[in-house]
Amino acid sequence: MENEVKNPGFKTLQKIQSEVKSSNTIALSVDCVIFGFDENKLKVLLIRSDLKKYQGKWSLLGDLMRSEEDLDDAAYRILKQRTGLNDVYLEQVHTFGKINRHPAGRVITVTYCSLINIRHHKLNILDNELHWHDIDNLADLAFDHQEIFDTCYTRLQKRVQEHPLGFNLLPKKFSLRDLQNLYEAILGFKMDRRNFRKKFFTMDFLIDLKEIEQNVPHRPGKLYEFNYSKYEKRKKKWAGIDF
Amino acid sequence: MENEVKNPGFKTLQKIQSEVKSSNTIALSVDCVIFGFDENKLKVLLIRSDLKKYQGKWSLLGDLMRSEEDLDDAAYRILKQRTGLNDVYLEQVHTFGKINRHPAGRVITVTYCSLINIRHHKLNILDNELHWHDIDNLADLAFDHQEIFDTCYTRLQKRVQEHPLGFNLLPKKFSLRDLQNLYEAILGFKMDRRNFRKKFFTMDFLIDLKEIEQNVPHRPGKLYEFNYSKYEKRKKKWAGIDF
DNA sequence: GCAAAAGTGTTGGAAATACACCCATGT
DNA sequence: ACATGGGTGTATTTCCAACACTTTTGC
Repeated sequence: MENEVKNPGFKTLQKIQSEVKSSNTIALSVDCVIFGFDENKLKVLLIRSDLKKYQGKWSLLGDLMRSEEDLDDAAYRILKQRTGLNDVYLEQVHTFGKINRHPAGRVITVTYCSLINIRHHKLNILDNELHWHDIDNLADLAFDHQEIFDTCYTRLQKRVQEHPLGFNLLPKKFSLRDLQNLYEAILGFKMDRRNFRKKFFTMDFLIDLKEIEQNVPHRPGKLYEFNYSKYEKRKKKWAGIDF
Repeated sequence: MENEVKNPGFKTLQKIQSEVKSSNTIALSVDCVIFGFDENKLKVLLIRSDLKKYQGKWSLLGDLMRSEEDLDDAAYRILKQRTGLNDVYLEQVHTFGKINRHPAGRVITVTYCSLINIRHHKLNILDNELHWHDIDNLADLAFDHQEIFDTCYTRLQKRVQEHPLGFNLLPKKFSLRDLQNLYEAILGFKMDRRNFRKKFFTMDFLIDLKEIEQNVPHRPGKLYEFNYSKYEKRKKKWAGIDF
């Protein structure tokens, strides 16, 4: 914004301030689509709606924004409140602003996608209304949260192919089978094991930890770590026109 | 949002409504990064800032949101006001919400990227403070509009490789040279002419209009049209993991 | 006939795919 | 020993990048 349609003269700050104030009939919220990965399934963290109208339904984790915090900080705050985690992967996805999306009035919501390792925050869930849902088993979410989820999930499917986001969902040490299971869960189809391995070995971003899995009822796989610093150094290449 | 941190009971609509109202100290605006293509250069439409603090600087086209309109509609309204055009390509890109991004107070802005054919709206520009700027010649934009522009431009560079957006910047009938010039302008480097043609002919989305350019001082090129319906029918393929 | 850009094919290398066998471990 | 999944290699195909000459038009 910052401009009115037809106005040859300059505006004073005071003028703008009064416009800003008088336009102030829209509330802003932040909603987080928090993904996790457990038992080879992709999960999303939901909370029971605290709104009577949506009694019994599940909703995304969110809150109204505070006027004195940065937008991104609001998203971090929500994550911290709910999961107790700092330093999680968090990315803004889309802003939803249909007029009637919220029954309490005009609320526009900025949505973020977050990826966390379920094992790292088990504790915070047990006693409240939070629950990890299978992503293929969502039903009847509150508000427009199904649409928001769908948007974030589609974005995740795309992003995970182009950037090494997925490792945020795995423990620091993982086997190649773990990694493939993750990709298959996110993308929704099976891949050839040999070609999958070849792909990642050719990329050369995995550090062989010289350790193997424990307590598996078959030949144990080797464990790896993702080499972020190597990845960061490599310049992105030109991908090519393709549609 | 839609939830408070710790609250076992349900909220009434009235409770939520009062929260929404009391949180109402953030204003919302929409800013549009409007791209055009002329003389083989990528351009962005800017307006002189009407804020004294930014006197002489250029800014993106935007306005405060109205509480009774959909978010997307607000973006369309701004485009319509400024260019007189309906039916333009418009896509939400990102929401910017740093605390001090606007001198008049807390204003969060949702930004949209728009692509228009410059020839179609020449009329609306002449008499006011609008101007098409070369994208490699921007200097000293108002507010955080440089950052917003950069974000939208980067997004455009990526999107144009994966989707047929670019045609929105060209006239309905265009030559392959026009198309290549457009891609080179957006992506910022030269491509091999033969491979470029091969690429688009192989995609098979161009309709040969059996017409040729007029009034060119050399052999005229054939004119084409983009076949949107054919494109829509073709299912997107799996792109592959690549980072 | 000359300048300027259109139009066209081939080839070599890289990457993706499809596919089958042996190996290490737990039971 | 056997069941389970780990680990590996090769042939085929597809896609991309590099590259040069002929054709058509305006002047």
